[in-house]
Amino acid sequence: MKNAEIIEILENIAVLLELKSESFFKSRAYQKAARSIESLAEDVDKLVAEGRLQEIPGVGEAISKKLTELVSTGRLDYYEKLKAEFPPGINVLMEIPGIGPRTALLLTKELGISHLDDLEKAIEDGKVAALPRMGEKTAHNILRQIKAYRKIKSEQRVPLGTALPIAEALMEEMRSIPGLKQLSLAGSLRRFKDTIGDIDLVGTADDPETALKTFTSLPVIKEIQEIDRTKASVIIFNGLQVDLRMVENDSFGSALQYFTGSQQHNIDLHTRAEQFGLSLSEYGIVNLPGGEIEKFFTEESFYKRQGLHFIPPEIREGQPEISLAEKNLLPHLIELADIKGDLHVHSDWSDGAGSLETMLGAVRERGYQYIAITDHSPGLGIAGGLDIDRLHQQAKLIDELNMKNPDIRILSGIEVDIRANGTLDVPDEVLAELDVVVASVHSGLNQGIEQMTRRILSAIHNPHVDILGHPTCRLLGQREPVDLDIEAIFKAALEHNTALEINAMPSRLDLKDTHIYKARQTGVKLVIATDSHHPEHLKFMRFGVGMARRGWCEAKDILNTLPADQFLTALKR
DNA sequence: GCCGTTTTCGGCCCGACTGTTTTCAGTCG
Repeated sequence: MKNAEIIEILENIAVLLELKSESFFKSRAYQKAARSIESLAEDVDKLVAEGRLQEIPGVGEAISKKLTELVSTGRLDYYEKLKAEFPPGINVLMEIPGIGPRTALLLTKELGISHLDDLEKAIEDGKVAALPRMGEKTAHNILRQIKAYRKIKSEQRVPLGTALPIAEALMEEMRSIPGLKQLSLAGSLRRFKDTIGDIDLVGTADDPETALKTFTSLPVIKEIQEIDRTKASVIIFNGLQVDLRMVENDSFGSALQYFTGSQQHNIDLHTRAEQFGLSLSEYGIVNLPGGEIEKFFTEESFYKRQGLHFIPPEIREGQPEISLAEKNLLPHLIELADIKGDLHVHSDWSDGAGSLETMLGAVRERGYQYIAITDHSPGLGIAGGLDIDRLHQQAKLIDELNMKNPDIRILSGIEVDIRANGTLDVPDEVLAELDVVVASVHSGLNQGIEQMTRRILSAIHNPHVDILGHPTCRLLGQREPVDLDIEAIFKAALEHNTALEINAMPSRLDLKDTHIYKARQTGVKLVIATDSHHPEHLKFMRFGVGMARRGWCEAKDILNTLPADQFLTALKR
């Protein structure tokens, strides 16, 4: 059984326990176990076989017994019985923001609702507003959230951060296919789009047909949708579709270019080529009207034949990349190796999983020169937000660690909460003592565009706020970005020398690519930061760098490519 | 349900916000 399936069941149990009004801590224990498994490098299957389940933090006697049953029999009696106590569909209701266990129970018990369609109708009929402690506004908000939820679900796209590691693991497995020569990611995943529809792969092999057959028999493949001599479409364990195309080895470059896209980039490329009498295809270039096909093993040579410098996949989106490649004026895009420090990192002082020392060790492994510890402010109670005393204690410890670790500069910081009225929940004089202040919105996300913009502007105006964290608060596949006048934010950020964050957490990727592009054009300062809550999260930096590349950023556009001293000078203070 | 060289039982759980209410329940992070 895959870890992902186990995590889902543990999460479902947590929800059902909430519905049951069981001890809050019991539900939380299941959630905790799920989180632990999520950041596990090994398969739970393996840990069961080796009797090492209780080595997982948050997995004790009871959960370990349940996991053993689940893994060895494929079902869990406790879970099945729990599910049977509630109307089916109630967990779907709870996926709507604003509907928690109480409301879900109320809706099912009073109105017999177990489906979003029923709920929508009941709201339109005024039945929901008439329930105790509900009302017009609540009903209207739920309706709005249902529509947003439907929109997100209908897109059926998978976040980059989920798809890329899966694709990489799959490619690793594919290395064992006999006779396989070249293999590369293609499509939107290679272009680092924030969400992707499927995984596209392009390869070459001595015997493509046999290679395709071997591919479709890999254990991760659940279903074969289509297979012929040159390509296979399959569904893998988690429902994602993977398309593998086999091409002639000599044509690998043009094929990779063709299947990487984007569609608009290819249209622009083909249109331009026609003007020179060239006809492009995945097989190569036909120099009209001779009819002879030229083949290209690398993308570089394919572009070069057209008089173009190499165009990185991340910016093949039908912007002016082709005309700039012609004049050799493309930006030298930022690379992961340019990053010198991470600026948004939580520790176990608030809701992070690692101590300051642990996080420091993880940062050292990445070769960074500095790290800013930015734990939550008191407003985020559940996240263990730091009050002023604790913040001072932490700053003292940071001083000590800096003395002991001259190779890495630890910056004292905070992720201060921007309250609904735009004020910050830490006084200015305390913020002034810190090296780095990240300000972010965490609540009241349903405010209208004017209120939300005003709220964020007032944080940007604050002389102590260096960075605006996850500016639009979107959660990929879960929550739409807040309503925001982004142009006004860029303008104010520029005027007040406040940097905007490119949050690299795979569930966020916020700012998004088009915003980054625009921000860079405006001259707004940017940083890339991981929002790490675990030492493992530091590696998410590459997703943020990918977004920055999609936004045409060079190293000089990103503040945390600077060495520590220069970085601090570039900040507001 | 988990965890612990202060505890094997009693901790873990907090504050902001919204919408419904004239004092608070439900939700969220």
